[in-house]
Amino acid sequence: MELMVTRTKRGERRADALSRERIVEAAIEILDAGGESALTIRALTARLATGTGAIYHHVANMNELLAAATGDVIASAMTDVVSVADPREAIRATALAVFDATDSHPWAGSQLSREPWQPAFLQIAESLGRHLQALGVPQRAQFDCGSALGNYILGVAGQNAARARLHPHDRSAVLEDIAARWAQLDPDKYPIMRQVATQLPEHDDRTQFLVGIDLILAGITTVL
Amino acid sequence: MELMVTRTKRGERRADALSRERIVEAAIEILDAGGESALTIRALTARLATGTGAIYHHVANMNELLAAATGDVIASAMTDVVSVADPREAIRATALAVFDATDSHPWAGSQLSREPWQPAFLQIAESLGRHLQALGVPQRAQFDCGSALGNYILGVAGQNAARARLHPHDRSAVLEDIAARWAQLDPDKYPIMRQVATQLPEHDDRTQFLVGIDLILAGITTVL
DNA sequence: TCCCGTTTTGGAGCAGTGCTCCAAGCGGTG
DNA sequence: CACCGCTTGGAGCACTGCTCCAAAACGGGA
Repeated sequence: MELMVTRTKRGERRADALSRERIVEAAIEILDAGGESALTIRALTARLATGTGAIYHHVANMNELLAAATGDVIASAMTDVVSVADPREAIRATALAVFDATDSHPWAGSQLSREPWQPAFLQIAESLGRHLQALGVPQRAQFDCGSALGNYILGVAGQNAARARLHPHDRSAVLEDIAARWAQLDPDKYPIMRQVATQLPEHDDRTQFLVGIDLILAGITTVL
Repeated sequence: MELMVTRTKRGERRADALSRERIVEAAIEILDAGGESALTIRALTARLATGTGAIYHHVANMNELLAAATGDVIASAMTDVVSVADPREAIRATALAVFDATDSHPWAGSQLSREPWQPAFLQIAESLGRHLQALGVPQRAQFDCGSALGNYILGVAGQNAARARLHPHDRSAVLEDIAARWAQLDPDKYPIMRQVATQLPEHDDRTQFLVGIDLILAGITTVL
């Protein structure tokens, strides 16, 4: 409270004054450009033209910074979900928002599945729970259903991150890559995976993700 | 081939001769005792009373070592799944095997969701696919259904790892911890999470996980 | 038996990481 | 003007994965 007052009173120290927001912003840019491994304190100090001490004065540690960056990305991805009225459609919209966010910011998917108790996941879970309730899921089952949806979404978010780690920029190359490996598996031990390998290159992750959501939703309707 | 012959010919170099298996074995012990962060090259050299060079002569790098350790743990967890006849029950058994493995070896859950194209996950996916086929899921839908189950399982595996990272040893403390945080959330923004917080401490992860599997299976039967 | 090429070993050292600590600078207040 | 607290930048520490190399251990051929 008082902090805000004094801060407003005294003008900017400088045009490029350091602040938590500016640091998080820079972190997101670095992460988007070079992936998780690119975000180092040194890279931050270089981009912001400052020292490590200045950064640690605004941010507790690396983990908090990653959590804040993820929170920002998820929050902005979830803004237009609230306008969806139909509960079933709202759940799909929530899931897709997370998918798209972790698809274009894979590092966020990684952080999301790594530390799910942080604000970013809270928002997702709250949205899922709210719409499950609207869907008419009984009180007792809401937790279980929300957990199923949430874990599935987190799982896919982690996969998006994993794929980006394997091939940072080429989205389709990784599928061909994995397909090639699976095609050479022992036919006796892995007949199914060899068959799946043929479908891998031409399948679309996003629609398959949505099929999974619909599968769970279909299961939920059976317990209504 | 020839390698095996010569290897069999010459006896053990020493009683405590270094080998890839012995290294992986030691790695698993370190990981189980101290979690992911405890496995360092230095810790390995100390436990095996050797140097870094010797280890890197048998193992390419840290990641490969982690993958091998995860492969071992998952493989041994999946051994008794094959005996289950009923496809629906076999899928539940596969899922539970992974859950239990990543519950007692959280680091394996982390690695599993981080690099899912490795042997460990292949085994899981193959088992799921095989039993989905036996269940009568049509060819076209097998991939989608397997993906849904797999992603859900990987998601929960990641959660098990996250929980262990938060509270390495006390399984129930983490739930009370999170519940306490969620109980203090803004009632206007997070009404559902506050209500879930009351159910959190007394819920059982394992059975909830299985409810999720059953939910997906119920959804799958609707598309049969 | 000895010798010599191959495999295996252990550790010094490098480049990089997150983070702490401190001396200096700045700006507002008395 | 002098002071004091917030802010800044960087030197330095403890740690990481990993490379490189000299030496030891080994075992087949002479």
